[in-house]
Amino acid sequence: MTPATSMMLFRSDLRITDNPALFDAVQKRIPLICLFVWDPSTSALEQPGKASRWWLYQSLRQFSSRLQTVGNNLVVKIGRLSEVVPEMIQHYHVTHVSWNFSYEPNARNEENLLRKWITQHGAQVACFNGNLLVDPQLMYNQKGTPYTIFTPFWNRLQKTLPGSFSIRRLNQLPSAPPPIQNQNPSTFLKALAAFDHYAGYHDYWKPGEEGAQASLKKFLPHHVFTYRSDRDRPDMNHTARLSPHLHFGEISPAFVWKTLDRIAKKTSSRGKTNILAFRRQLAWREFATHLLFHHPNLPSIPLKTEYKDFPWQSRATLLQAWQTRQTGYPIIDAGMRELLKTGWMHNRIRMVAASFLTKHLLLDWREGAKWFWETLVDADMANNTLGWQWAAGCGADAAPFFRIFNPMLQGKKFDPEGSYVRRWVPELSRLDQSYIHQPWEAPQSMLKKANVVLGKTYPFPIVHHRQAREKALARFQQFKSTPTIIRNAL
DNA sequence: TGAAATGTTGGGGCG
DNA sequence: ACGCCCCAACATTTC
Repeated sequence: MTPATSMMLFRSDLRITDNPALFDAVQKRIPLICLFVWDPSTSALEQPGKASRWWLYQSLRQFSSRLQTVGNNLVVKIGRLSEVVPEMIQHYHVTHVSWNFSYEPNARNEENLLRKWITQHGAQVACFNGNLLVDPQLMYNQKGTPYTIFTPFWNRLQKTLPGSFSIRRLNQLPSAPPPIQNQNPSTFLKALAAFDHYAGYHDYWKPGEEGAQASLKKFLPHHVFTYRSDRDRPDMNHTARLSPHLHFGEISPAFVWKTLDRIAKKTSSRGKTNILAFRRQLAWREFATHLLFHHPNLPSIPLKTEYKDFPWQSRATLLQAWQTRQTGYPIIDAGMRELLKTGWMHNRIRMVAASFLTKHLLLDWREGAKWFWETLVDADMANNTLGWQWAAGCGADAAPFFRIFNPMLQGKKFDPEGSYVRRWVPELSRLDQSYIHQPWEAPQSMLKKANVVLGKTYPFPIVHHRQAREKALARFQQFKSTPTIIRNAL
């Protein structure tokens, strides 16, 4: 009879350090199968976009060789989790399965089905929270309901978190059962090679656990101490750039938090304030995931349900202009260009671009979310949904609808010299900084000197800022003053 | 994790 | 010396 085997099911936790489920699986001290399942049948909404599939493929390759250095092999299978895993369990006589919870709705359903199957078939299951600072089921407000406002959530989180997490490291894993040991790992990965559509991301990213640690190390010694103000500056490169690493679980938020503890001990109060500002961002990620956990429909239905009937426009040409960086507003086009080229966009510009899509263009926030989902290497259902609903004014703790970003002012404030625009919209690179965020207002002579021909080398604005703003406000007013009953009858 | 409109204040120029 | 206006700077309100 085959000897008993344990299984570690990797989900969004492609790391060895501080991986509670893996630590648990290793404790069994029996042969260990490390499995990753790619489920192409998952609902369209949860199917990763192009950019994140690129990342996933790279990350799995890295992880595969990393597992080999600690004495195991990564097995990659394609199919439904609740079908593939039972087959493996029976085939290899698996007696114990561990994984870290997912929080996306479809992934959760699959995990629940699987868990039921395993217990029914007499094997053990152990699930852990490995991807959040606090399990969503352990954080409720005084009324006993989930938080929907960030600030109280944040206050509570700071009080709840223990001063230190215990970070578990592993140097050696039990080996895989012989039939797996003897297979070439690349045969497992070959199935995923279709995702390897190189798009130039390699210049900007190093997927995998090692890359994640490197990003953190680069950020911590200095940029964290100016984070509070610099984080809003797209022209600087002072953010941590951890988002894709965190999304795929190449580094755990607990590890980051704990590392910050160490640094915070030896710094001034100003340093501590900056560290707190960074932690606050981790808390937004946490908040988003908790919300999605409690509201699985969130990607399609706004948290402020009254907005579900808001009359968004459907204008393909406007959407396309936004997607292809042809809005005529340099700060937005720069952001959209950064997104296409690197698979990432600075958060401040994400907000400006999202505000522009939902308010200036009056397009459905779900259209914007869909595009980000496809093009971001850090595309994360919870974060993406929260961000877009926030911008559209229909989400948790959202900006009120009438809060409309002025692209010129945002540019002036956060890209004062225009170097971000110059970097990503080279057509404008020779334009004086006084007009770089509003080229249509520049005198002819200056445009000529900068080699800019509006409407030719760079588009005119697709909408007039003031008019678009007023139109959005009017539409919102009208929406608010029309009773639901009448809206439904229309 | 706004912006614009509107209101208030205070200093300086100037008759 | 005084009142008046201008306007920048700041505060408040409104969308």
